[in-house]
Amino acid sequence: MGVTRTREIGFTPEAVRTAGWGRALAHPARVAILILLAERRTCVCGEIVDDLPLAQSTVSQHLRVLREEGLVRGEVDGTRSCYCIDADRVRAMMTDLNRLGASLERKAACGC
Amino acid sequence: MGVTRTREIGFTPEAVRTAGWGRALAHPARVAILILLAERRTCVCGEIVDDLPLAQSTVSQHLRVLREEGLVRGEVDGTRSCYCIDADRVRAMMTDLNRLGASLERKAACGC
DNA sequence: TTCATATATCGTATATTGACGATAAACGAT
DNA sequence: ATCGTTTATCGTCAATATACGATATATGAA
Repeated sequence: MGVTRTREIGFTPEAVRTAGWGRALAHPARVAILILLAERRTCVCGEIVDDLPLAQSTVSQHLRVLREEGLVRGEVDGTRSCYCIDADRVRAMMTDLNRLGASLERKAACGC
Repeated sequence: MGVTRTREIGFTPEAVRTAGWGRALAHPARVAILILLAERRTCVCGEIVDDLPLAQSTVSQHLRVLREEGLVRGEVDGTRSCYCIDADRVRAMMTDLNRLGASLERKAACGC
């Protein structure tokens, strides 16, 4: 974004990792996709497109972000693609986020 | 973003709200700021700038995003600004995120 | 009042994101 | 082999995000 790529340098690995989870969740479409994948239990593929107010290529882009951040795995199944939530990564995400939340809540007392 | 502003239309309020939390956490600098504010207990002001590899104006921008998403409150205190973590909003965030995580983990079984 | 300090905002440049249509690639069916 | 279907990727455009320096504003100190 800016002149130099400071986005990942000078920060702790925890902050960078947490920011990755944040990035994954930072768009309503991606949250909706995760919920949809979870609710259908089975790996819906193009059905996601039908449920979202977005073009197929846009949904594919959002799926790619979710894949990059590890929350979702995709497998080819014939002409279709089968997307699943990666439960391990979801747990890892919740561990990181809860750790952050806990330390923020614990010490949030403010004197001003 | 695209031609039309579909970012917040056609999605559930929960998805939009969760995406807001995601946006707040989507940059390592903002995560670092939150941790810093929590660890110092007191409201550090420009000290944040000294602890981050970013210019003062950039830190100010990140603080604004955190304010917009409600995680942080700022008060003027003389020439300084006093930023505090809003514990209530942090709790609200964690409630939303944990609700999401729970439903994802609970139903993450995948047949493919 | 004048000066120094602290911070928010402005202006600007660049990178990334998000959106779409079009196309490519892979597969199943005919 | 050809056609239709599904999905990923490409090309492109607009909007947003990120970064910085410069500047405006407000306050406290001298």
